[in-house]
Amino acid sequence: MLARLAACGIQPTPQRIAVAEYVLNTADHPTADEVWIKVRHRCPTLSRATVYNTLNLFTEKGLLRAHSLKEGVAVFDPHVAPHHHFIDEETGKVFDIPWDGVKVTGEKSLRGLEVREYQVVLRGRKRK
Amino acid sequence: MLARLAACGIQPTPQRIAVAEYVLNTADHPTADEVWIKVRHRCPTLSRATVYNTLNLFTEKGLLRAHSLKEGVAVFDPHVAPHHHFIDEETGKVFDIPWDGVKVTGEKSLRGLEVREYQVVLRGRKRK
DNA sequence: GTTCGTGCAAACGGTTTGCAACAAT
DNA sequence: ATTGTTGCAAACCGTTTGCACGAAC
Repeated sequence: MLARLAACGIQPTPQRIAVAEYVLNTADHPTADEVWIKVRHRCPTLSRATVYNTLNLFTEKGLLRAHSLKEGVAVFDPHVAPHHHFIDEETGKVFDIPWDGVKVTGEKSLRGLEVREYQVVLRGRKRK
Repeated sequence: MLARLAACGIQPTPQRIAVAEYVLNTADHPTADEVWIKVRHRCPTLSRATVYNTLNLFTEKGLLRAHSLKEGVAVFDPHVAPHHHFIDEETGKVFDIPWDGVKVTGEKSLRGLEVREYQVVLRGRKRK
């Protein structure tokens, strides 16, 4: 973990390490506040501002991606390779769909548009 | 326009008519504030609160759909039938992609997920 | 005169920022 | 000493809400 931060030119402070240990290893798609709540246990001095700063730093450095999948909040995802998302409409939870889980065709034929990236956003119900 | 509002059980006030005439006939995907700025010219007494109330009302009644395609703001789209979206990364502008513009396959084979709707969100550059 | 819609301003929730204290080099 | 990071609080921005006024039935 220290090595990963160092590789991105991120100075490893205790707060950043604590945030990294949670957010780089979760499939929860947490919001910034959820990160704060989760990590505060292990690092009681952690402030909200530092969480936001850290998440933005990680995003700039390519360790995370921020997605606007819910109204009004950003969710963070350590899964930075291309993939799709499923949102459970009952719980609001976000799930990753592997790139090969669905197939998109025809995006290269869109006239006048240079598509750099795309993703499918699916909504529905997750069966228990 | 009056007929459309009436058909949805919406009492046609001057403010609502002014908002409707713009937002139900645009391909701009405006934010609430952009609606306010655009419509204020024709209806100077229009307040921000009424714009938000009206857009939410129209959305409840199915005249509009709200999308979270940009960080932190909702954009409104009178195109309520299923379609996809392209976001110009330079300008932030949102463009509709017709449903048949790209094809998605395999979404019915996702185990454990009842997909109710989906859309492709594409990002890139629009050629001039 | 009750109901509904409006405008204003205040409140709200997520996020950013200014700043003083502090740690590390 | 300089540089960079933190915590706190205040500011900020998009949005919602409380409330009193006003229009329509």
